[in-house]
Amino acid sequence: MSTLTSVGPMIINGMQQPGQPGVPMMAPNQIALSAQYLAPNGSPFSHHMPTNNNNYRTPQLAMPGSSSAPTPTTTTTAAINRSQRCGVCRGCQCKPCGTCTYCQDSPQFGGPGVKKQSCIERRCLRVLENRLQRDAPTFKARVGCNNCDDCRMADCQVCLVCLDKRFFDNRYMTGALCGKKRCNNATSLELPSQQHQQQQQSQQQQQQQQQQNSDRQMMKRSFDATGQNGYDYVMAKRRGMEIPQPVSLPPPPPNGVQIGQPRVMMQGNNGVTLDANGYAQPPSLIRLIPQHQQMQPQLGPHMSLLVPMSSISNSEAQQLPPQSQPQQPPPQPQQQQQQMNGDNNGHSSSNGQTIQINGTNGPTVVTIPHSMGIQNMPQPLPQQNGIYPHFIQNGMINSPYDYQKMYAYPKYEYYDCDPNRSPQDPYVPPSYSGEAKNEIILQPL
DNA sequence: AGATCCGGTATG
DNA sequence: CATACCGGATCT
Repeated sequence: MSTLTSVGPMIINGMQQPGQPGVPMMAPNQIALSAQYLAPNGSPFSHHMPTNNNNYRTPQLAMPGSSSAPTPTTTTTAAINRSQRCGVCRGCQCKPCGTCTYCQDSPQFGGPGVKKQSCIERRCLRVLENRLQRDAPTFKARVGCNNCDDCRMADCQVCLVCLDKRFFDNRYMTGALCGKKRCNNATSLELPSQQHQQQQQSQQQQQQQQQQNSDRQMMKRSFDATGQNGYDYVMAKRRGMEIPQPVSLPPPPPNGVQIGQPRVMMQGNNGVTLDANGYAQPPSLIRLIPQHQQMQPQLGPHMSLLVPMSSISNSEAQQLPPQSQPQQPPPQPQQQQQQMNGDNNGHSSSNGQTIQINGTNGPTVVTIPHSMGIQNMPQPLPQQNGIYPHFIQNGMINSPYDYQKMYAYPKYEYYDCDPNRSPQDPYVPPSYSGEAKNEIILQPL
């Protein structure tokens, strides 16, 4: 168990290297690693903030439970505790700064590779959360008197307590005093045990799941019955608003879209896109790759590209063939190249992609089969509204970083039912606090 | 095999 | 206690 007076054991400062007395090992601007999460704007590193317009591949994207998460081969404590990078927070999306101690140490920048730590810009918030979950129950939390100079000081914004407060709504260290404050009248604070916390979390997750399932069923029922956007219906009901009147809409898309099938999407009347099962998709995730940007086909089997309905003109839509059979089996890898070269079970077009649209005035049904040649993701694809194009693979929305072996969040877990989500929002798992949602930017002090 | 880097531990 | 070091997991 690591000490909890700092975020972790990885601190950088001016400590000298053993055996090299008098030789400063650190640049003067190097900071406590934990400070990266909370530094003010305008730092010399801020220009590295996630442009995402780089070719740096985010390594170690697999999460426990994801299909690509390998099983540890040993049962060491380190192996059990080791967290995986989420791949979606802005730390993960940063490229290495090249200037911090760890970058300088890294072979990537010609270093010896002895420190073996990630760039201070690239710290993952999921890792932080894991650390909080693991370490908070043993943290020697204190409650300040709120009356002394120490207590009146601003929080350090660096310690674990402050990080918890900032990014996780004080979830793991509720009531704890900033770890840097030395209040003499502080009293110890009993944090919930890990077991208790896990129980609470489990309960919360269960409740959330039940709520989501209920909402989805309601959305689905609403849509099936009235044709109106079930998402609107649920949100309005939840907020005690007047239920919108049913509007005349084309029939809902077919049910039974299976994993690996082309996805069927619908545009709702509030801009929220529903799939055939009534699940909401934020419109910002949907993006068309212009034909001129499409290069070599790279989509693997069972992969589809999300495109914006708004980018498809009526004339384009009318030229497209009618809706395909949603039960069409996914292409085998060896069939894929042929399909990418133009044929798609008779639904070929001159550019080899097939898009089906059901109606152009109301909700639009669009199917993007695997054969649509994304044709090599441009290097990288340009952002649109701050969002990178994502892919669907095996029922998951996938990061654009690695579209062959992609890191993926379950689609519904992270993209459902967030009416306040702006297209500019980064992809932030919902466990992160709303306040921090737009601030998950790692900046040095 | 090499790169990345988490988390435990040694060290001053 | 702060921090440097490094085993080893997990990627390409």
